[in-house]
Amino acid sequence: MKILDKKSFQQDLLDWYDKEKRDLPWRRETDPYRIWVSEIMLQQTKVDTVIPYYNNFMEKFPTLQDLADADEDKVLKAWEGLGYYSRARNLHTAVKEVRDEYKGKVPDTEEDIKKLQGVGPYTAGAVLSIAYNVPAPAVDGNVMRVLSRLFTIYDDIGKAAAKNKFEQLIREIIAENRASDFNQAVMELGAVICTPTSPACLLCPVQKHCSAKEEGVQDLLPVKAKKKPPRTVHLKALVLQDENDRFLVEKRPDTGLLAKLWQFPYIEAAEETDEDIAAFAAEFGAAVEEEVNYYYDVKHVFSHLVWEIKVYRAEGKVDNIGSHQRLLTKDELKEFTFPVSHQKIMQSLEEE
DNA sequence: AACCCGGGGTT
DNA sequence: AACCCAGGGTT
Repeated sequence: MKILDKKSFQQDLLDWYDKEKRDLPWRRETDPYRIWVSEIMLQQTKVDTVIPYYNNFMEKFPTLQDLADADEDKVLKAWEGLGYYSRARNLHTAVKEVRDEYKGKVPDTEEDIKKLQGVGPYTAGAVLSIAYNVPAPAVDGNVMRVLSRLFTIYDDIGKAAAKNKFEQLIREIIAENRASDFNQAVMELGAVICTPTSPACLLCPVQKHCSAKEEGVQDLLPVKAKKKPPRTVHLKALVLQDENDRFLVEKRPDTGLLAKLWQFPYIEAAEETDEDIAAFAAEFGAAVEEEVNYYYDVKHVFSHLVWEIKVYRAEGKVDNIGSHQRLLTKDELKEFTFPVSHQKIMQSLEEE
């Protein structure tokens, strides 16, 4: 392995970052709350996807106080389509904690900030370094990829032990007085140069420091165990329209998949027959039983799950709905938060 | 340590 | 179709 010339590496990396860094909305901010929101949104999510959500979120919740005081449903609505909705619920919980227990000031110590809901090792380090210039490691997938190549580390980056090793490495090589820029520079490098496939080594500002490039093994790193393929679940969803052109929807449970989001009612059933969905529709009102018609299919791929949804339409009088269910007009549907899979179902209503 | 939890982009 | 993810919580 190459021995890293730390000072030279830091200078090459930071010089490149100073010159080439992308102009991103949260890089124009110093408010720790805003840095925090951006880091939560950026978990498992690309910059280009996050930007419009971030801008909209800041318009709706400009300060920590605004977010803390907001209704959870409004927060979820601002997160609609971004995925991993526990991020939004945890952020909301944590922001209220900061309002009530820290006088509205985002904690600036590792000990306190890690206590906040949804703030793990990565986000703690990211907020501390970027907002407060604290030399704490912020190790995400990008950083692990860059370091695994820089030092030819063949550990499986999916393992917890590997992450600890990378955090320790960052503590050794971080530019103490420029922690914010250093951490962002490593992530930026991973995002635009040291990419997962076909890294742009010829454009890399720290190529001369890189062990993987010297040995020609950059395409073999990082090492990562393959994930299991997602399992498929067959659903039949019911778009039930009452005599006042309102649609039956329901709120999902408080925990688990897509918690607290709204959806069209569905049953889990793979059979080709329509009897089960007709019986399901009949539960909501005697008048709808004979009008259940197969409409079309929606397929939605999650990271760990595939939904194959057969969508059925029915009309009639709806007089037996539960407390978690509502009848909403087309306009009212827009105010509620739906997972993308059910937005696809809703979209078809516009194409009539 | 293994599993759960979304969604979109790239190749 | 297979691959990639700017992670954290729960069990």
